[in-house]
Amino acid sequence: MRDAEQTRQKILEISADEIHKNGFTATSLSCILKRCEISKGALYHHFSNKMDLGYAVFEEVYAPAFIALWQPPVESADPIQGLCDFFSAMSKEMTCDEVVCGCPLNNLCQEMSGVDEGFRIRILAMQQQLNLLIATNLLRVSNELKANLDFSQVAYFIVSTFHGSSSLSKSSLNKELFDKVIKELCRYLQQLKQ
Amino acid sequence: MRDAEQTRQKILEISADEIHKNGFTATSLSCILKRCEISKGALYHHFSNKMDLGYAVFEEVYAPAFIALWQPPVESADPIQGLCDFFSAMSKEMTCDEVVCGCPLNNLCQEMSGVDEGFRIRILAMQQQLNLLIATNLLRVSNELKANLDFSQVAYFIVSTFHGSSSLSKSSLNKELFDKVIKELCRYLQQLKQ
DNA sequence: TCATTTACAGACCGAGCGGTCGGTATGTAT
DNA sequence: ATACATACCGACCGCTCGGTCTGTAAATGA
Repeated sequence: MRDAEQTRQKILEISADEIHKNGFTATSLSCILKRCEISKGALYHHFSNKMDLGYAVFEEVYAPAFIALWQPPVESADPIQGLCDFFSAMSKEMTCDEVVCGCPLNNLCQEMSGVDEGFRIRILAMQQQLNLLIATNLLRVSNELKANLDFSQVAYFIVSTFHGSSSLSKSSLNKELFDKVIKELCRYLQQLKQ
Repeated sequence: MRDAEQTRQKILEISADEIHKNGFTATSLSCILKRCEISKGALYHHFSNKMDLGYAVFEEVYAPAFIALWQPPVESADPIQGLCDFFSAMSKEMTCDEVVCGCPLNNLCQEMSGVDEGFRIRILAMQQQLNLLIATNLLRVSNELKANLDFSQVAYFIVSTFHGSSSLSKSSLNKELFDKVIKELCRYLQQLKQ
């Protein structure tokens, strides 16, 4: 018998890539099957339907990667500087394709939140987790920041801007606009310090 | 013979609504036909195919509405205050459904930019037009603003944040997060003044 | 008045989708 | 050796989609 777990992981990995590039609905099973070099029977042995596969991709690929991405900069000694460096590094190191493709979680949010409750609640949970992560770490260094800041509000603002900027790049097909927004976001962040 | 132009306008109007709510791909012609109470023949008499209909909706409904929405606040005597009032009014007056549904143009940007060049260039043109509109009007009152501001950069930042905030609302299904981001956006705008 | 064009109506088509199902090959426990 | 469970195969199904094609009735110009 072939390694079942390895097959499952391969399906998950390739599906994550396809869904990231094309969205959930536009990703066809036949396309996944081709890239995985497996049959439809194999896929339906591991997942009960397309939704089930989508949820698995979300929970086992997107969600962990999302946290692993944001946690280090936010939990660094100086979260403001950490976030600035984080965003600047993206501007510098990400390819144009990566910028245009955007955050898988945000893409799914736009596409699936209004269509499927299962996706919606999963996405919401991650957004709240990120907001809490940022807000608590701003609170941690609140003595270095301006007075009367609503940290949750600031956190939502930062993430909104970041995700909004990738939308901008999708139509222009280059990083330039993304870079501009990131620059201004860093200026905003630094200005939070008193 | 029935009024052909009226039929065309009805198709355009209902299609715009459906595409706004469901996206372009997920909107089926059969659904449009039902709501319009017309036949497939009627639709294909006025539009050569679905894409053609989509472009017409964009150019004749979305694009004019987009400009009509942003122009007044940006061209007001004080564009900073104009934008603040504009955003605040949205927070106050828009229904939850409207917030969650988001900007038709931004939705199409996310969905179609990577899939269809025709949509991409049309969306890009509108984004650039809006950016120019905001940037030139900030330049107009630059003597009241902080020094060394890159107005195009600031304009892209504002729009990014605004569009990003609606994405946030889609998963939470309420206006609260949208309101928070708008509040912080207004705080940012005011802070641009010297 | 009559031919022609315009403005529809709706039956029909092929492609592609997610999903099912009977079968097969490969492991393991008895 | 037998029995059974697991892992996988791929033909097939129902359905919906965008799109086409033929037919028809109302408007219009000569």
